[in-house]
Amino acid sequence: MTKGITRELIVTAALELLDDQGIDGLTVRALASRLDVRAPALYWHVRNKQELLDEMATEVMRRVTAAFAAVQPGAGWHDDLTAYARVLRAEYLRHRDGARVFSGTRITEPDVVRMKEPLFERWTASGWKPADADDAVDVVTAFVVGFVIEEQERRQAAETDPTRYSAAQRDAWLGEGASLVKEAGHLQDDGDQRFERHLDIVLAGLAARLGG
Amino acid sequence: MTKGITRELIVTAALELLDDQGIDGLTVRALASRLDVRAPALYWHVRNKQELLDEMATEVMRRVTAAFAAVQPGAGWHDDLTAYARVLRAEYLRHRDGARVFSGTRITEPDVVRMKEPLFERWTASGWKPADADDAVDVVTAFVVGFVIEEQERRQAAETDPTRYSAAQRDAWLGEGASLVKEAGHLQDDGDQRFERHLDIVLAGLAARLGG
DNA sequence: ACCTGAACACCGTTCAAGT
DNA sequence: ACCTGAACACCGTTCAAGT
Repeated sequence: MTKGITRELIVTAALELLDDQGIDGLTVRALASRLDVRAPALYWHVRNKQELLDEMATEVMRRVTAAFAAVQPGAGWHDDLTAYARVLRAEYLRHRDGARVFSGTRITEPDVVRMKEPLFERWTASGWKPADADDAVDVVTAFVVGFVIEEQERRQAAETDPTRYSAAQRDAWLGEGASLVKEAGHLQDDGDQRFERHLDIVLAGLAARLGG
Repeated sequence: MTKGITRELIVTAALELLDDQGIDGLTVRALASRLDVRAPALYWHVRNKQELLDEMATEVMRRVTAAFAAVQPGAGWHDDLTAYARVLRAEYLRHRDGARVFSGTRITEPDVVRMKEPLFERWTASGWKPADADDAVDVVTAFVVGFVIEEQERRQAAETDPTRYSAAQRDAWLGEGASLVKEAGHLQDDGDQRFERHLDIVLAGLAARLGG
């Protein structure tokens, strides 16, 4: 009962391995070793490494769905999309290079796509067309993906090369002039505040164009 | 004179190889073969493969800068950011997996960052603070990155598996119910129209929050 | 200064063979 | 049904040696 590996165990272990070792350390052999089997054993459960990556992405999206479902239903599309954006970012941030690795990968689970239905129902009831609802979700998703890719890259670069993102170092690197760019760089904040501010801009655009 | 390889020749050939063979085909040996040398020769010009990828990303961003500089200066931030978004998307689309491969990679060229200065000068002259200008560029960049990642993934999936994105196939895959999700899927357009519509939403948000 | 040949440690994947 | 041992073709990278 407790022995033998399953698809789910493999995917879970793969996500842990990604977080521990990074994308380059996510090798079939290392994953097998973590599961106490030899590499070829994995091929009984998974067609190839690409399928494993797809499964990992689907699992992450399942967690997004679950985390989102656990949130109180909001008063309208604005609340709903705010919660969705925060949950999506949080799940991406949970994994090393999460946004880059898991964005745009095909969802192998219909339920993850079907979760949009209750949202669409509520939003269309309050005046949006289905096409509007679709645009709204996709614009917010695109923004979150792009934001977190940049965010994780910056965070990672700060670890490997701490001087890189120090204000003084950046100014020197930029050379003479570019005073406004430097000033903006000094003011630039990181993390949640910045995310909320940028998300607010995107949602304001949805309100302006689709009504709300 | 005509013999011997240079950093620039390597980067150019690497971009071509990426487009021809995809990211998995972009190997040091294949690249060397394309340049008529053996693999170790590249290590005289480039520290390692990661540095090559950084150089490729920088080159793409240089082309974004150049293409953007060739555009007529707009009447204000709205025109400027529209042109920037279109140019960024166009350069990403030019390369296989361009958005995924080149987004979030560190820019090794100060000039590419310094190009923001004239924009910031004009925008602050019309009322934005430097921090606003920075937010605006970053929100638009995040949106474009996320949009094109999804766009290229969809395009690629459509090539390998044409049934995947057909309406009927998708409906069957989704199963019973989810009628609004299906309806939205049927209406969903691709490409430029969709990009312009979504970009318009983001810019409307900037206008609403930062003034315009 | 610039490039090659040979080698190293390591990949993803296949497959006959084991239980 | 599920896993292993051995093997294959291929990686990125190093380095002594060539010119």
